[in-house]
Amino acid sequence: MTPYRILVTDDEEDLCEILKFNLEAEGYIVDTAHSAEEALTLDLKNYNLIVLDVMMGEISGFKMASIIRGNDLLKHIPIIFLTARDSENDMLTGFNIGGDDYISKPFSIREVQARIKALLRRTSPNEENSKDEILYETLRLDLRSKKCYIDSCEQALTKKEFEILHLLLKNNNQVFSREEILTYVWSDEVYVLDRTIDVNITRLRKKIGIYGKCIVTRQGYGYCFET
Amino acid sequence: MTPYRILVTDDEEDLCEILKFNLEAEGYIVDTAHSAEEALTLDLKNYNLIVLDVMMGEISGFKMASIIRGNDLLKHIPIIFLTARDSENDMLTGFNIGGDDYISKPFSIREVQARIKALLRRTSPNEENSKDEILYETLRLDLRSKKCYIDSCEQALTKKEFEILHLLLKNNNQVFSREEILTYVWSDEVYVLDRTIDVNITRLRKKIGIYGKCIVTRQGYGYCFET
DNA sequence: AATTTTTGTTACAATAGTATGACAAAGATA
DNA sequence: TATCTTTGTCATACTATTGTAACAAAAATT
Repeated sequence: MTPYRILVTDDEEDLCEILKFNLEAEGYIVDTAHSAEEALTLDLKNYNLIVLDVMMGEISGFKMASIIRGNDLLKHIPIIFLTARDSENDMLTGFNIGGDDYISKPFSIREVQARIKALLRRTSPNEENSKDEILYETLRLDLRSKKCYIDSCEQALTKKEFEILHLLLKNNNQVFSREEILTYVWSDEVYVLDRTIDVNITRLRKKIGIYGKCIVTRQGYGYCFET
Repeated sequence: MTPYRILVTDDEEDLCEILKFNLEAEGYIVDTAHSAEEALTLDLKNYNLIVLDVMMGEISGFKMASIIRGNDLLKHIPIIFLTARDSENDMLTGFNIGGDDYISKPFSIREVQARIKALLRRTSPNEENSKDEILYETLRLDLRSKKCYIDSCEQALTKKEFEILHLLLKNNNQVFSREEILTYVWSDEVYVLDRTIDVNITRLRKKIGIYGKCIVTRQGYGYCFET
């Protein structure tokens, strides 16, 4: 079982360290950022949960949450707000933006731990991600073995091909730009031309036979798996 | 869309009524029970969320939560604890049993509403969240697939056409100057004549049939989608 | 009504976007 | 190391989309 990754974003460095220490003791992998700007340079899609201080430098925690909720690849990530102010309006704002929990300072570390655990129990592997396969007609993606089957016959896909298909199929009928596909399928450090995606799409289409037609090109937009 | 059903279990009848009243105002269907024993006579699997007072008669809220979590048919139902005691140990117990949230009395109704909403958003994902579309009579723009439908029939639009229509429809009855349309639809670096918009408007009007008439020219101002 | 301004339409050209084969580089495996 | 697989890049052909010019039509102005 791969451990949960948590991002803690707070301008108080001491607080970040305390949280990091205590959460790592629980078995999580914890990264910290001291401003929203810094956090946004990270590969947010890697995190299972994001802790956000409400009051931070230029970009507030609320603003950052809006950015996350506005991004299709990130919108599902649970967010917990931390705040020094104990105002009801603030709290309601936090929930309205799409926050999952809201904790006022000073808080007990144990409370934060408990709330994080409860939220992860809800959001991560248990229910939603426990889907270990994606089905569309006779096309089946086994997410555990990373294999693709058509009519129960395995169609060998390479890693990139599998991940592109996974992204498109999981969000069928949604158009993904080349840039989005790049951020999802390729790691951050690697820079490849977006034409590379065309080539991979071509290869993928060939391998999945009749379902190749389902991956449609939306000129000017990108690609989409249409059902 | 079938509404969410919530069960409120608390031995204070007044409190139950206040919660029932305010939650029903939000569109939920709310049942109340005044003891765990009473709650257990109900068909719990019908509820999308259960609110439990910790301190109640014979069977405590914690005990009842354990029963729910121990039943395969019920274990997925989100639970929010209410408590008069503001003790950290109690709270940790609540989360450990498998509670999803824990609210200390006295609480604000708005906070309870917000937390219930946030939890339901997580646990009972409705289609509404993923449905990004703009509707006007039988004209429908699907923003995820970037497709335009009239009477459920797709009308193929090019990217520019789609984006112009999107802008106008989203802000219907507002006039947009050619310059405004240019800044919204065209990227910054590109410089095109504003007559280009006329041409695109023409093409768009043709493609969207009867709705073509809704895109009206406001001479001297620009274009507007009138409803 | 005549003139000027603004907008609509068409046809065509220019451009941007895409598919694909071939090859090379990088990585994995034996 | 040798071999095979995966992946990225390039070159090229091809296509859809888009921009522009030219002119017609409509609206506004005189």
